[in-house]
Amino acid sequence: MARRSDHSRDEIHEMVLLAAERLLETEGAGGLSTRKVATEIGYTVGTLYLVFENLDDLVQQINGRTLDRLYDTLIQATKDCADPQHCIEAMAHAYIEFAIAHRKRWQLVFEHVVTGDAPLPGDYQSKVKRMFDLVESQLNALLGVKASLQAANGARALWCGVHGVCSLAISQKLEVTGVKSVESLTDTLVDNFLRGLTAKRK
Amino acid sequence: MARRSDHSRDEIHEMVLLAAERLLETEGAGGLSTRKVATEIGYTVGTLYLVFENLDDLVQQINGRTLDRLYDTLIQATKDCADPQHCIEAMAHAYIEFAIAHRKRWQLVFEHVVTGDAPLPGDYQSKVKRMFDLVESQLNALLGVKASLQAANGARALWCGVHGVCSLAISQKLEVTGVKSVESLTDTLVDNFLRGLTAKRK
DNA sequence: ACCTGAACACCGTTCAAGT
DNA sequence: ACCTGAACACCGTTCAAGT
Repeated sequence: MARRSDHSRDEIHEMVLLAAERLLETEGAGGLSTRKVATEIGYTVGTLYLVFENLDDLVQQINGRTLDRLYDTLIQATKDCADPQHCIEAMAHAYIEFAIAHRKRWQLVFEHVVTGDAPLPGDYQSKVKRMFDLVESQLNALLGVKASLQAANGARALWCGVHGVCSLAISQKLEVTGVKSVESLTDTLVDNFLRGLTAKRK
Repeated sequence: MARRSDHSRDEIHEMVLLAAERLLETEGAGGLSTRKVATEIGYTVGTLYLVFENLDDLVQQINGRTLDRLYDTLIQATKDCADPQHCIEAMAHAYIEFAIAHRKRWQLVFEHVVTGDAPLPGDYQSKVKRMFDLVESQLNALLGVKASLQAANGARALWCGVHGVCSLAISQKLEVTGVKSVESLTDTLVDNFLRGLTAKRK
């Protein structure tokens, strides 16, 4: 059945990504394999290697898409809020909601082990940076223009914190510690941090 | 070569754990396999299943040991500090130092996917809780006895935050965002959070 | 040129059989 | 009783061979 040319290279590329994402959603990261994906799209394993470098490359591209979706979600969250403080709270909640709704996709992004030799691709890096910039611009609005350096560091520290809440909530290591709700925990972190940050300026 | 009885069950148990930890340290989580561990200790794969339920069980026990070490490190960090604020800062730095020094071990604890059917074993849960309690008692000292509920939530929120800094630092997704140093980032998070928390009480 | 499918070197897990 | 080792059902990756 060689030389089929039923699909273009780009079509196969997209078919693989869609099938892989479906597999990820249903079976989790452990169930994601080149052989299953190949079967799912009706091609042989070898074909995947014409379109992707290897499984790592495929995972990286799925993660790129996940970061795009996450970014869109955060943008949406800032649309319905008045002041910077509420915008940041809304983004934090949106971040955690997204992670819970797309648990396995989100886990794949952050569980993915970076192999020492090859750094993350450039567009992947910019996708991460873009997210931090979103928080930074809100902090800038909150603190005023003169404190831009503080906003830059603050945005990173705060967003790392939100990520930590999210990370422990998803890994189910939080329930044990008697947390009432992830939402209130997030608010505790964000509100106290912001109060501390604004108090500093006086 | 059957029926050797060179080692007791407990001895084999410990040999497996040590060999697995060595493999983890050198090759990372990906290089950890039952077959390699078996070869390393001079037994066949089947023998591992006399002592461990499966690979997941083995990983869980390694993680339990890692949490023990982490706890000891945090306890040590509180020995050389005067007031609660400095104790918390010291613990946060110790947490991150530990994660960087034992990168692969630490990653295995938090990347390990919890399979939905079986919850974490009880002693594993208590190991996690113990850590949060350590932070909580410092916050209690800082806030006074009347604010114990605030301390409980605050400890969880703050430690999730520290965990987030650690998590993103280890996964090398932070360097991209222009953070000067992980230490100063941690201080930014902890100091602003604590300032916000104490300001609230006035 | 496009795709196959067999091969290679790995996995986790089980369990009849050997001593 | 203790341990083996072969078997089963999986992996990722490569590449000569077929159309």
